[in-house]
Amino acid sequence: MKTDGRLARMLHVLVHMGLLDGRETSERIALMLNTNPVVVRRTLGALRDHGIVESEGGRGGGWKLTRSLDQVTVLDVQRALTAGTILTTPVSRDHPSCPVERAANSVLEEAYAAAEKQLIAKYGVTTLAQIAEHAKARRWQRPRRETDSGHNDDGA
Amino acid sequence: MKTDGRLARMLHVLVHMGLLDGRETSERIALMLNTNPVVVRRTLGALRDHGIVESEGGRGGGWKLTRSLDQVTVLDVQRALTAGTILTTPVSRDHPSCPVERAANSVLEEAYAAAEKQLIAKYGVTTLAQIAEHAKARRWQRPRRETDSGHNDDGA
DNA sequence: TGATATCGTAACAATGCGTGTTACGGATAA
DNA sequence: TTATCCGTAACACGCATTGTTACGATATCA
Ligand code: FES
Ligand code: FES
Repeated sequence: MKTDGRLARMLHVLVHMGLLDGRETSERIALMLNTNPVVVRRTLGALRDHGIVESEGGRGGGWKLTRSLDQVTVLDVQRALTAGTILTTPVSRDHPSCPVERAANSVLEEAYAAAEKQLIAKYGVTTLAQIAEHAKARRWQRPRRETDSGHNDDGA
Repeated sequence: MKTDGRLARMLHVLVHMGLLDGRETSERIALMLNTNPVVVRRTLGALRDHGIVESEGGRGGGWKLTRSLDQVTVLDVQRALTAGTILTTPVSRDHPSCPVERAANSVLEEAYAAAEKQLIAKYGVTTLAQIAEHAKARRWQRPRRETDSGHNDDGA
């Protein structure tokens, strides 16, 4: 499967909006994400349904954060994007009545449950504000030498 | 993407072979996995390349374990199936020069590194023999009431 | 009112990767 | 020589995300 990049993209967009503290249109966001406005609406739509952002139609409309960056965790975004588990346990269902298959599956399920617990723990204590700080710190540590220099760097 | 069921399938097959302690043909294994002999050869071929099983062609040939079940860990099988990381971190590569994207990605990378560490730890200490024991224990705890009763249950 | 800017959504193609299938060649034992 | 088996190439399929086009609804501005 193509890798699911929605979480990373949304973190990027949300921190971007939080730092610039302004309304952004789907079109501008699409340019910064090298994608299509429809994809942006689709994905940000899920966040809107969970109260993380709000959208306004019509001229001058766009997307805006409903809370400050320190009020949103990575876990909040993850939960808004997909219900249920984050990782999909790679079990087999070839022979459901076989005790061996079940034993193998249960080993995998336990391992993945532990792994997902780790993910949730990290996601839960990481706020978007921390990501923003991290980004700013890096900015000073490693100034870009290319034409771009951070936000809206390529103007696109 | 379709879930990757190779690890679970291989664990099932290997434990099956270990318990019955015999040579199995791709055809028989394919039947027990509800799949195709070619898929079996493909996947078991990876394990052969890593010394977990061996194959013999010609009449009377088939697949056989090269070590006993307590000499193979789940991690061994995983490593034989795929090189590199087990989990794929869902990073974005839309704007590689943007510090915010990098910061978001690095959060995800750390979280996934921790999660994968959990997986590897569990995989590394779990042998196929343990899965076999688990299966046998379950067998006694919950005897099947249907026509099948364990290995080769539906004869298919 | 009319023109313009935005979101909302449906519909469908593209993509990636494990899986399923068919086909054929090589090897080994009866 | 025949019956099995593995090895491999080649190609179609399933499925979830992504990308694209099209059209409708809504809000602002001149
Ligand atoms: S934060 Fe604006 S483009 Fe990365
Ligand atoms: S162990 Fe033989 S079919 Fe499950």
